[in-house]
Amino acid sequence: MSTDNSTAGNAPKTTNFIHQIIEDDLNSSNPPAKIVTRFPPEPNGYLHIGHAKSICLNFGTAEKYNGVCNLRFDDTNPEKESQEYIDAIKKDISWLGFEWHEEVKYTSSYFQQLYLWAVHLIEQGNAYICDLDSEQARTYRGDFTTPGKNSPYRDRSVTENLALFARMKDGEFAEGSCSLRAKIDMKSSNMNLRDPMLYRILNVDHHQTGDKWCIYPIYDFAHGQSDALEGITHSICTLEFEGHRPLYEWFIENLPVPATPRQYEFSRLEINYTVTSKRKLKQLVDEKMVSGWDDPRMPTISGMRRRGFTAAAIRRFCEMVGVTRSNGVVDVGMLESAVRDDLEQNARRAMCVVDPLKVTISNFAEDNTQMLSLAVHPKLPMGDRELPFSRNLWIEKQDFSEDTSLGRKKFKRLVIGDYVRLRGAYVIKADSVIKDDSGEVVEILASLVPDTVGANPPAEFKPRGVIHWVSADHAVPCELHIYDRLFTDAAPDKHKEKSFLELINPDSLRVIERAWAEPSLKNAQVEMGYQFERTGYFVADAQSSAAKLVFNQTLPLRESKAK
RNA sequence: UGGGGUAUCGCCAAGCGGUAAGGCAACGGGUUUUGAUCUCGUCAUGCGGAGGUUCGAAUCCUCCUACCCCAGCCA
Repeated sequence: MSTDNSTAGNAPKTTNFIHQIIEDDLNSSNPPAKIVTRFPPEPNGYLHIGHAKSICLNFGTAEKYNGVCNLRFDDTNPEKESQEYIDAIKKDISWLGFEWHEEVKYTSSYFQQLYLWAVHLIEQGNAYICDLDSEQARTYRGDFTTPGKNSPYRDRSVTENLALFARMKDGEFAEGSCSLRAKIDMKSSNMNLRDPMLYRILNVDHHQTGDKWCIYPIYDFAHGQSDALEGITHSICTLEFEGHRPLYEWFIENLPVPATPRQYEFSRLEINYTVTSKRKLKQLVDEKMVSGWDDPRMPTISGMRRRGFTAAAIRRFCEMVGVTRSNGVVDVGMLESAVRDDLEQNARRAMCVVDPLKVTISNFAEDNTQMLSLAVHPKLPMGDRELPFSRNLWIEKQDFSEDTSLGRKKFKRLVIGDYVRLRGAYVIKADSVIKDDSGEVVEILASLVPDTVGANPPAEFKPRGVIHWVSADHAVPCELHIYDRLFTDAAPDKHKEKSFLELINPDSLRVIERAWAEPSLKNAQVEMGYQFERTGYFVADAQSSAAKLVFNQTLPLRESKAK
């Protein structure tokens, strides 16, 4: 065993204010027996990079403190949810490398208990059936500066409320005709406490419970109690729920729940040049601006996976950005850096010529093929790959210039009369060019310097640089998808006058129909990442096959000026 | 506008009264059969602003300012 890749190590080494709280709890006089967290997605869309941060925080925290983390689908709004999303979310979490505790949980499996607790609230005089419609309710609610007014239905008797709630549950009322509300304080400065709604009527089937219910609990009434039922110790959510915390606690205090979870908030992840909002991502999909939720340009986990980002890189990125309560926008370059860092260390190497220019090696026999052996990885013991060398080669058009005045440091590639190293093969010299009628160079006639495979030539033949190549007689054709950021604007969804849809980068996808890959690339498996040397990181697309190779560019190689 | 939050380098972020970590980016040098990687170095007399307490303040107090969240029968 040699020192090899070390992207492993799942438990985060980082710390943050949530960890500090947990450590304080653990060191308190009444420490929790076990830390229990949960990741609670609503199955109404695919997971994105922002969710990845939450997943890493929740699962990572549980792991760090030898606790467990539940996966619970917060499925209280059947109108927008579906099984497709549930399946995709489970796959993404597993792919990221996390395992949820026990079986998958669903808020919908607590509907009966939640219903009983609603009855309990009514019995205690803490909830009532309100016949105000949504518009009227809004008027009664008041606004930031105006206190709300009590609903005219606020003082119905317990008996009447109980009867009404039962009939509500039995489907006797039309959608929107009435709702169950908590009786708290219509004058509270916290709008969430102005008699918030607990249950609404929704005459739709639920993906998990079918037609069993026609009343569904609202988030506030479901979330905290579900946490309590699962024995969650630390319920970690994003900042916009901060104002809901008093309500979260009100339910925990006023209901005979089996545990007392606490809610903590952190700021959500934002990245420039993209959007991280399920609603907006869904819009991109619905309006066909991208090929789907897993389009490689999407900041979704499935999109990034198809793009060639690795789970380790995404996890590393989440560690890099940290967890705080201050809003910020992370530079997408940080994500890219994490991806390059992982791929540099772990991706197999190969050569692929994107924009081919023919090179004929005049002093190499037409019928000869020389097999060369190249390391799959320059530093890791990942074995070798066989590479055929012949008289007819493809090199990159960009790697040749007719301008012989270019300095050797300025242009480390091929020019007439000078030498260049063909990566893993010979040093060659460009002797002359052949042009077509329009004056464009269509072929280079070159000669190789003997005995320079794996050996440096005498000083007078010192190559200007190293370029990649493939044998035209053996190369396999492939299609390349070159991606650029989806938006031209750093903050596409922050414009008052303009929709983010108008700021889509028209060049975010460039298709190169025919590039030439070295033969070993025929074995590329879906999701297998490569570094095409001197070009970038690529991954075999989900639709790639031996019959038609398709690679997605994950990211180009970093480039230091002068090129 | 009432309430709740947040302000430390271009970006993210440590710091928890003892004299500003780290990462990303950027900029210089070295190595290199990938202009990649690697490596060495530079990068906040300053912590939103103004006062104050203290021997000493990014950290405590006061007053400002900016930005974010809340007025869904969404989560």
